[in-house]
Amino acid sequence: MKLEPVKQEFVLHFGEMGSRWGINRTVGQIYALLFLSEEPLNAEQIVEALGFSRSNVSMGLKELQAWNLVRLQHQLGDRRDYFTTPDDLWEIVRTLVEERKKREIDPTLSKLRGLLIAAEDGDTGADRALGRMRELTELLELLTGWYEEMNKIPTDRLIRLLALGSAVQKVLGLPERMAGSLRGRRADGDADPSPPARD
Amino acid sequence: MKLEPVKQEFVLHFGEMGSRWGINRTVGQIYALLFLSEEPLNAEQIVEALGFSRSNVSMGLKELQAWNLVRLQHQLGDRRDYFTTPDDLWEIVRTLVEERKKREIDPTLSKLRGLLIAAEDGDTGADRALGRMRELTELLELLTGWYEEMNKIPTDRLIRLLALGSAVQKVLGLPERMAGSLRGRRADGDADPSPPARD
DNA sequence: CGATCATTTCAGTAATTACTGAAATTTCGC
DNA sequence: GCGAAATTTCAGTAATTACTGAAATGATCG
Repeated sequence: MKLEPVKQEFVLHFGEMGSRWGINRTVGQIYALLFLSEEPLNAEQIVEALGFSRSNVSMGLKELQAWNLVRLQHQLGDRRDYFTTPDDLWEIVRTLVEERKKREIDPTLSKLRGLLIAAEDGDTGADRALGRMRELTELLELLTGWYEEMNKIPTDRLIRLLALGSAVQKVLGLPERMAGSLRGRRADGDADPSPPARD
Repeated sequence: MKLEPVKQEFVLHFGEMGSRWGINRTVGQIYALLFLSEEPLNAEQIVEALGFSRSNVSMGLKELQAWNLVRLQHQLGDRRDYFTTPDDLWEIVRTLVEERKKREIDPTLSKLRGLLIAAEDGDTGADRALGRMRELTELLELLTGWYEEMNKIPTDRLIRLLALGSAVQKVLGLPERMAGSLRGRRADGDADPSPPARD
């Protein structure tokens, strides 16, 4: 790997973190390299920079494409594939969150819904396990509904909202149950998300 | 595994999902079992229910404890360790987020800060790689700062905020730059999180 | 303290996942 | 269509991670 030391450390760090992020070393390093790169890179350049086999790079790029984390483009008069990451970091964050949700939450939510429907014959809720599964489903629905709503907000507004932090609720004076009038449609129908919740 | 079919499916699902969540099958199944269980379970009971070796269960429980996802308690006149998950699902979510942040974000943020300090000798920001690293650092700081703020909000309020979804910004009329007066202290000092952001 | 029960450690092995090189496939100019 | 360049596939192997059983350690009671 013949990179400037700072770049190199960054790339290696992303490689090591890869496993915690649910990707592998190769993929992490490739992504980091593309992220820092001045201009788009082709597979051969990645091989040179990182020292992986050509086929490994190919697989890594495929995985990054499956994650939507990488853009494919072409240069005039050159038929090789060149890859970049989006310039806009917020776009990257959105993609990351979306894809992780898709892989880590959605399947569980489907499974839970399926199980609950299957189990809901003559069940009055006495059983703890079913109760917990119902609770979990509601919680996941609330969170994914919230996520979908937030995801509609354009980036500049989102940034300002984030910068507000917890001041949001102070400003809104949220202590009183002001729900009714505001509570927009939730993404997904049934179950009321707000539990008894006595103040 | 001698569990009711619904429980069993839930447990198996958590096992399979384990790898996507950065834990392994054993740990996922143990957690799911405890999550559904009427009363606390000891290691032997887990072995019986799931069919793993005693030592594997021991390791799994240790990992769950490292994640703070499991509580240890004792019964009178019984010296074995019994384990539960918290009754409050929101507590679980908070733990999960906290621990993932600790493992997946914090190390990268430290690394980035270190690299930037090391690199910032006579650098005027012309270099793309450093610029991107700076951008990424700011973004992570904004996100973690926001997270720390949100984490202070008590659960009942948090639930109401989540139910509001994107209505929050409509209510606040956020389009105008209203920052100054509201922007509470950020958790972490230096770097101003709001980038140029021209409308 | 010594016996018993509970938990942990750890070296060995099994299972999974990552990586490679060679061969196959695709792409595209001629 | 043919050949050269680029990419992908895949079977084999390397590396990593998960799991087990046996032995060691720790805890509690008499």
